[in-house]
Amino acid sequence: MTDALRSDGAAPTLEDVARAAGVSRATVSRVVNGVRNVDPAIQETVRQAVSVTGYRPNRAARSLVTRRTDAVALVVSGTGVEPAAGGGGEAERPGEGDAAGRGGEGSFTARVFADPFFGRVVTGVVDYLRPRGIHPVLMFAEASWARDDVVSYLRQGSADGALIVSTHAEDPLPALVAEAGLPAVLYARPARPARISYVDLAHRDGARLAAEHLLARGCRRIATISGPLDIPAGADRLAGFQETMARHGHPYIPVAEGGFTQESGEAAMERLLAAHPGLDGVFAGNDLMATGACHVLREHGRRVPEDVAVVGFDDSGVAAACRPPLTTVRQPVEDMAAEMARLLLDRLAEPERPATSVIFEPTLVVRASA
Amino acid sequence: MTDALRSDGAAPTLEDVARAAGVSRATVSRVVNGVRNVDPAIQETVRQAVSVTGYRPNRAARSLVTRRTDAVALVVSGTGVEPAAGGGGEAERPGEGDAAGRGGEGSFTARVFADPFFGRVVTGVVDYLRPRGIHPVLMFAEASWARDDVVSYLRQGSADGALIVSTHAEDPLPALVAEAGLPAVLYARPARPARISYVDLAHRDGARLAAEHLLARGCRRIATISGPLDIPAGADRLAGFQETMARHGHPYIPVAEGGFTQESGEAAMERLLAAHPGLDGVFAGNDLMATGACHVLREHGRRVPEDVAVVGFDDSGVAAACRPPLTTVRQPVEDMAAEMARLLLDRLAEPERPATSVIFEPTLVVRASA
DNA sequence: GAGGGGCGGGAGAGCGCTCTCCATGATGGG
DNA sequence: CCCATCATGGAGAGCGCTCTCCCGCCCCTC
Repeated sequence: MTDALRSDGAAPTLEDVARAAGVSRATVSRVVNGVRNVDPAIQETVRQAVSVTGYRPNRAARSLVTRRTDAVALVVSGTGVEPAAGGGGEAERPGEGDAAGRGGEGSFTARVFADPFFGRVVTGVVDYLRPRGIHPVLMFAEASWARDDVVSYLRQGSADGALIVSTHAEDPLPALVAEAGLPAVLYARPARPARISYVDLAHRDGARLAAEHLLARGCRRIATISGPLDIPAGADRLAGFQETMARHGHPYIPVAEGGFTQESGEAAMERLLAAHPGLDGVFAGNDLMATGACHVLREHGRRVPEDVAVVGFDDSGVAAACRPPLTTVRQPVEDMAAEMARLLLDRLAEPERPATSVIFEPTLVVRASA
Repeated sequence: MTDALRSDGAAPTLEDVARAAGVSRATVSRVVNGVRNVDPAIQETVRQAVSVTGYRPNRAARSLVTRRTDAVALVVSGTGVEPAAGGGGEAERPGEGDAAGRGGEGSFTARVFADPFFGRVVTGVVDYLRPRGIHPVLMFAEASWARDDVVSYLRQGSADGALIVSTHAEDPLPALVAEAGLPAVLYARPARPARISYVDLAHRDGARLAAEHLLARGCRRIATISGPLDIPAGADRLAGFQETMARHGHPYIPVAEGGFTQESGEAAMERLLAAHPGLDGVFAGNDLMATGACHVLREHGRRVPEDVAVVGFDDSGVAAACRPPLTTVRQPVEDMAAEMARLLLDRLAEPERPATSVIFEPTLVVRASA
């Protein structure tokens, strides 16, 4: 009962079902899409015919007339994973030949997934979209040609809209998409205000939580490992931390800039320790760097949290998994990603709806490291 | 020059470009697709018209006639992430209401991405597909309804084929897809042979490498933390390990079954240590469990590798990141995923091509833990 | 019992593209 | 110089679906 009954091997079409049910194409379409009233008896006949023929509506044909694809692009733009060192970015090229692709070690995509953050975004998005019958198409936009791909893809009508995870402040994609009037929602506030919805985290508040916790714990010689300062999340967390520390009488805080990776956290911790061997508290801009910091501290004979307290940021999987489990500022990534998807779907349903933003509040998750 | 020149706001069509260039639709199509000879002068005129109008071919319309979407489904099927405990699986339901989605903590997708493995698969696939203009659509098939979704999606012609990461032996998806004659390639050998290509790793060889390394290092009281035994990768690695150990005079090896997660690795290590306090070597079925084992060993006062040597499997990101860095058996996931994509594209190009399989050889990566 | 409204089904016009077929003009060989 | 051959552009038929009309019928009301 799953096989097509057509003489040729082709997939059954509406026409075939209509013939089998003895009704018109329009009626079958109405039954399949559950639109308008159709006589229950006929409905039943049609459903029978559908299952007998094994009919599946052809998505391209449907999209052609409805102008809907029920697909959204899930775009990772800019990196936020690599050290800020590079600055310019835009390194990669199209990579056409057979030599390209393969061994992703250093590729943009590899770096993206090295951070548990993106997995969480995907999880949140997929979990929201799936029950609604929308499929995510994965795209990456780390360079100019890739951004053009994304815009083309959207303008071709291959997807109804885009969910863009854009971390770098100078990322041109949000502006490109906004100008083209394409439906999109960002993760993280765009550098320049644009007519585009976004979700974001109150990074400063999160950093405040970390600072207050460290202070309340009795730490007095506190340093911080910041994320890349060209990434708003990195800069904001640092600013929020400094602000709060200053308000509590610590106007100067040693800072080492990291790149949101564990290795960069290790390197930053080394630098901090060399310059300030007596520190007793560290706030890291994310959990990966906090983990690196813990490793280095332990290697230098410091116990965490007894000698040095460490607070991370994100509450990603590694936070609970590492030893000691990390006290960290939780960023509800899955919820934020789901909200991003919700905003996009709302926008798709009502194109005239004005752009909005939703800012999530971080919370402190106290574990063993501080 | 990016804006449409149509009076209405609609996107420019072939027709518009044809009119602008003073040629027929067919000619524009030929130029756009680079098919057949077209007078260079006319070609130029057409290109001008294309850029003036900002024309983008409508993908749905094109797909409708070519029967190609230039999209492939990237499917994660069954889990392989959760403990084997459950057995049956099939837990989740459709989750329709607004309550569903959200806070992915325990969702299938969340568990999938908790393992760095899937990020590597995505990386390999994307890096191969991207330069070829193919887009991956992310899908999950952890339950019956979700598998039907996948099959429907493919039969609707929404994607040209599927790349299926299927870990569980009893996963019905490979068979479903094979029966339906849908183009697909698997990651991991299907439980029942089917007319379907796949890539896999020589798990037993990898386990042999681990065993020999441990033995060569002088370990004599060796235990192993296996992956879930209902997952071929888990069972094969265990079998390969036991085989090699037996061949070297160790017919009995303590085994604790884990679930490929760090926590399960910790629990397994606790059990092993309780039963065999004197052990001096551990082979874990993957890096996550190896990491968990290291933590537990350290908590029990054992130094790694001085007191107990630990070998992992996979060489995922965590292997290099944890302390001590893990000696592990490398599974070239990115290469394997890329190969999977290559096989699918080959099959798409030549539908009659017989199913093939490619088995990759693991290698030992020696770091500090053993 | 007649008229009007509403409900339910059918016909058919596209959606934007590709591709086959045909027409036309140029080319070349006998 | 004529005709077969080739090269190149145009016309038009769909691909499978949705959706707007339109029409017929039933029921309700006066």
